[in-house]
Amino acid sequence: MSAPVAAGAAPPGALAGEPAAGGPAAPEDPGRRAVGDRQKEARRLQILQAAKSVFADAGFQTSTMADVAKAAGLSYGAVYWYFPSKEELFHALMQMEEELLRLRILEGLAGRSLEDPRQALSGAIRATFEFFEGDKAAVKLLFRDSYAMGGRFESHLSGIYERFIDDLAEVLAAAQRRGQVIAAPARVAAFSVAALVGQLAYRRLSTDDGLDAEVVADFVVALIMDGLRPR
Amino acid sequence: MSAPVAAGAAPPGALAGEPAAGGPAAPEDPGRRAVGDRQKEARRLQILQAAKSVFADAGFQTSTMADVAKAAGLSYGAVYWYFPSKEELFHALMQMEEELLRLRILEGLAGRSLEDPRQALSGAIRATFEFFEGDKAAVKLLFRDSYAMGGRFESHLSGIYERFIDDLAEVLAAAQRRGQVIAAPARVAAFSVAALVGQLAYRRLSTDDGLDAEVVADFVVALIMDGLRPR
DNA sequence: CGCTGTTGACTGACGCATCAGTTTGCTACG
DNA sequence: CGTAGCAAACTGATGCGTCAGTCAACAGCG
Repeated sequence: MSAPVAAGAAPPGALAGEPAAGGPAAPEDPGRRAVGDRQKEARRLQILQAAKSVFADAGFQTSTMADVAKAAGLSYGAVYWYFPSKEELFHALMQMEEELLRLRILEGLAGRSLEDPRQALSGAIRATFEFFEGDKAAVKLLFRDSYAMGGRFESHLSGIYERFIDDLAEVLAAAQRRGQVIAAPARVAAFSVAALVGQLAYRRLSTDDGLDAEVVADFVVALIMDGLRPR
Repeated sequence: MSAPVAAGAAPPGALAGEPAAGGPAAPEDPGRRAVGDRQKEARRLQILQAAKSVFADAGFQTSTMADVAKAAGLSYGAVYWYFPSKEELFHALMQMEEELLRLRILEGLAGRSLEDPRQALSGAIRATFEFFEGDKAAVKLLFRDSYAMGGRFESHLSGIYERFIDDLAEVLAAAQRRGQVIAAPARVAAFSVAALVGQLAYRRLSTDDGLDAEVVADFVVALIMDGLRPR
């Protein structure tokens, strides 16, 4: 009756576990019917991409499922085969963005010493700016739509924030114990960093500071660590 | 719920007491007919207050004009007597908030030396936090709904921001000339302050840091001026 | 290797609720 | 009694979700 959505079971191993066997040809065929887990996953992604573009363009409330379907090159009903509702679609989209961002930040931290708060901050902040730089739609989704849907969807934004803040707060607290950072509420300080990064990224969508992502990231690190008053 | 909803729910009796001796008494009478410029202005405010509460509660898109009318204790059509459209209503509401906030900031700066960046910052930031502390609905309107309406209404948010930033940037630039503040893009720095204040105010709606407005304001000033690294 | 039955991805029109805005009617004030 | 202030029914448009079909991709069978 209802759409299958997350098809039953779906063991993690099934990701690439399918006997690739025959199909050497491209399983991706934009207009064709999706068959098999690989193609269905591809279609799911195709819809998510379309939704991302549409939602980022016009906002969640203003966009219609018809717009999403059209952008995905599918019929209206097909979208409901993969997602049970408009909200669930947005939910899934946000989850994807969350993971991508988090991955990118971890990447940016690789090889840096977490003992040095300046290095840790710099890595995380640069990675975040770079991520947003390469994906403007994500910025809009996170800082415009996610806000707008207070309550049930703010959880995404604050989910990202909170995890980011947790990590930052830990780094800062450790640095405080070592005397590298002044005594101050670590969580509030960590939130401040996250807020600065987010707001600056959002602002960069509409305002051109004439600065590239790297410079802005360095500015944030310098501001947070050294302040505006000359040393 | 389509046909005659409340057939017999005639309001006559529900309309608070009689005008109890017209005389020079208060021209404000919630249910009464507004006559004269004073009373009409009062009714306008009454609708704006209701709209503020409703919009802050559920967001602009989700709220309906019927909700606003109900909250104002008026009929649906009456709202349209005072405002030509939902958007115009929101527009007027934002304009009011803008002016109130700006007034409050000017108040906070009174008697402080603009020559001292720390004093200027402290005055403006404290005033802003206090304003938001006393008017949570304003925070939501400004930092949630205003964002969400990208384009046509972001002008309000950025209007407030830009003016605030202009002033801050000026103070900072002057301080830079005096060597009180390091060389850095003044506008970006000013925006950072505004962003921090806004985001912290918004966060305080849902998260309890256990800090009161004054402490947070001082934290922001200290962070911006001195940074996290010990001096 | 055709033929056929079955599954399930996909289509698109329709039901139904929601709401912004309009119209019409009513009543208190001057 | 004319009109300003308001009440409430009404209209039209919009958009989410549904559902009865359609048809490609496979069996399994002979």
